[in-house]
Amino acid sequence: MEIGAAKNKRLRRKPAAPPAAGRRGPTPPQTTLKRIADQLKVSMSTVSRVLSGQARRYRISAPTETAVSNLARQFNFVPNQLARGLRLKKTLTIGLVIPDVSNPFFAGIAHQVALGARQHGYSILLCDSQENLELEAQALGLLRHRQVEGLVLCPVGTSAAHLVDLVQAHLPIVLVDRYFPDLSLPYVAADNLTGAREATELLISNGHRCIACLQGVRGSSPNEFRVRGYQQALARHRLPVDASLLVGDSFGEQSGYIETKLLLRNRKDVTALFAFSNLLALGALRALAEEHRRIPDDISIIAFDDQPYAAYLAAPMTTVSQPRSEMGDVAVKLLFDQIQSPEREPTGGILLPTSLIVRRSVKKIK
Amino acid sequence: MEIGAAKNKRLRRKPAAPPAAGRRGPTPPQTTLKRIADQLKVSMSTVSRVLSGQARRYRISAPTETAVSNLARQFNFVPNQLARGLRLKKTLTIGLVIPDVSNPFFAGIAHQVALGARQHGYSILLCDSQENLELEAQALGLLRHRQVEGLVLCPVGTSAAHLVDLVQAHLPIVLVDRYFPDLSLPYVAADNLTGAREATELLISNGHRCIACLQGVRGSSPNEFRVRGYQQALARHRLPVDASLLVGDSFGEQSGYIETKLLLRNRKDVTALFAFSNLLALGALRALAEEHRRIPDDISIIAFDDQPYAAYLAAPMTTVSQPRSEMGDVAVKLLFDQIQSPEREPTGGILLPTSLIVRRSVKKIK
DNA sequence: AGTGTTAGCGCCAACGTTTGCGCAACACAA
DNA sequence: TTGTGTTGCGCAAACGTTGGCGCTAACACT
Repeated sequence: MEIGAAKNKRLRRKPAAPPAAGRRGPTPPQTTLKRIADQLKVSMSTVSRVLSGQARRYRISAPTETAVSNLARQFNFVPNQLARGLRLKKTLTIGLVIPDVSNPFFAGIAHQVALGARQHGYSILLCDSQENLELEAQALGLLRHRQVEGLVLCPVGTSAAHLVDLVQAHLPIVLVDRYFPDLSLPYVAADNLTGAREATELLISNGHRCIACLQGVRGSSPNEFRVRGYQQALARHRLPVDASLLVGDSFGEQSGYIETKLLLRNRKDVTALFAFSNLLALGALRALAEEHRRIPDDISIIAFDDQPYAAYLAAPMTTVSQPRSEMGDVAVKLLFDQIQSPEREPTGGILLPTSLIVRRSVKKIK
Repeated sequence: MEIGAAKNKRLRRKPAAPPAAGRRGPTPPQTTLKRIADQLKVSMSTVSRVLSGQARRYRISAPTETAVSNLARQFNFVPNQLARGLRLKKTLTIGLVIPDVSNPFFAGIAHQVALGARQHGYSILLCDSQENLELEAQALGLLRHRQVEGLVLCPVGTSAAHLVDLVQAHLPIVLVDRYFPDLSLPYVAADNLTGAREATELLISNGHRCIACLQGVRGSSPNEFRVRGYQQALARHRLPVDASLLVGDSFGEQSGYIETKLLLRNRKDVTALFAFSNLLALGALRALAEEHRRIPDDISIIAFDDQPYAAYLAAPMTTVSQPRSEMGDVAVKLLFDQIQSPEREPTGGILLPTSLIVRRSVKKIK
């Protein structure tokens, strides 16, 4: 008896009318291969093959082909990529994890990654980790659930513990900007060391001896290399390295503001500021304005990461420009390299040159 | 206990070891419900129910539950969201289509949308339409294939033809920034009319009579409303409207540069510039610098869309600030409102107030 | 008439999950 | 013994696609 009931239930089928757009039904049932197939009295396979452009390969006759594609168009058929992905084990999706999309630096990278992905026919799942390690880890988990085929990650922190799962699962990954020297993951970053060294040397050659650094997050690779570059420059010129000139530990605007304020109060001997990010520079600008210090007369400044507006500032700012777009570009290349040939051992890292853009925020002193 | 025995038995037949990371196999087969179920001699249903936190509801015994969740952890089980989405007809994904992520304005919106989506447990598929209508249309198609449950769209153009399919399919949509007054789609935008009027009035009250507008793409709603605001202000003060003062037709930097150059050459009577976007302002700045015009002494300028650096420019720029984050925020709200109650007729549009930030790029004349 | 070839398509089993039913098995009261 | 609950779980059917395999005609050769 129950069996009979079940059977009936199973047999209950909809009369499958074409999705007449007349009524505003709750949800117009999706057009599927099956619906088209039934309508045309052919099999789903046939429909599938026509609609995936395989008609030729499977020798579907011209009449059938046109019939199918016409009906598909008429029904406004949209293949379900979930089903497709499930069957094919291919999602054509990559994950992009970024600390803050609204930061122009990361936005630039994101932009380029988006373009590159599209060119390869891939879509992007975007996650904003808000400079927060935990959110980043969550995002990575989420992306795995969603079967992304690859990952472009701008890690927020200094820890890579949450990455081991992923690399064990052989998920193609590319790190951008920040990376982990001890983890042999492919990465692309700016040549922070050279960039910072050149910037510092510019300062030194302009007579500056007491140069403060507005750091970003300590332990992160960009920060460490920039510090090292700074120190190398000092060393080359036999200048002492004063650890107390290395202040701050976030790339954010707040930090730039506060640390500059502090510096202005406590270290009257500082003649130049080296801001390790555009946000830090912005904070410094704010502090400087508040304290009525003029650039470059009262204090010189160089910032990492160029900005469009840098040239039109009250004191056009000398900056270390990073090739954002190229970074995004290379990241995509490295990623698809891995995706397309998974057997090959992933490449090492790539360092892209920075360029020092000299404007007028550095004063020659002495 | 029985479970343990079963396990042993099972293991003797098929030594399916946990995904030992010892070897670098071609692709470690994904851990699935089935694998766990087989190993434990229970059914997939049970595993599914435990792993989706439904153990209680289905009265799974405590031993079974812990056994399942332990093994899942051990195997590093990751549920396949494609399969899940297919079954549940729920992808927990929304699409975000943006003309250019690297534009700070859109980046700000994207950022906020990303946050909002995450809070609702949704992921974002990001598409960059590159200010190109065709790419935008492609992106929309793609997102449909991928069964997104909703769409946040910053349309590039003035045409909405490619949207009709989507609204017919009852796909929840929110338009941001640019919208189509004749299409009754929910949108959120800045109150461009008022913003532009206020800006223009500031100019007028400072004695300016010949004010040129650097327009964005004509026919787009922000542009049209800004023009209208500009004209309203002129009208209120009984000033003539000179159509030849409305130049350009792109929001890009190039356009700002070129049109400013032209203006400088052909219209010596212009005393003030009203740039309809930050990029346009940037272009104007470049042109002005090249021509050695000083702001505000030689020419005044106001720009739509505030920038962090605006305050520190050679001439701190007076701007019409748009509440980017709030726009993103509201967009998400409107979208999830639709997603969560599909029966309700979508809301109309929401206009967010702009604020005029007066700095020093406007000179009092006469 | 018998055999081979080819064109044109259908069958069916996946892919990994979820869930409505329903079935044993046991407990306990009557 | 029968009846009535409860506990704990399994069956199997979806969800929409795809592709290997194989089937049936029809036609072409001997």
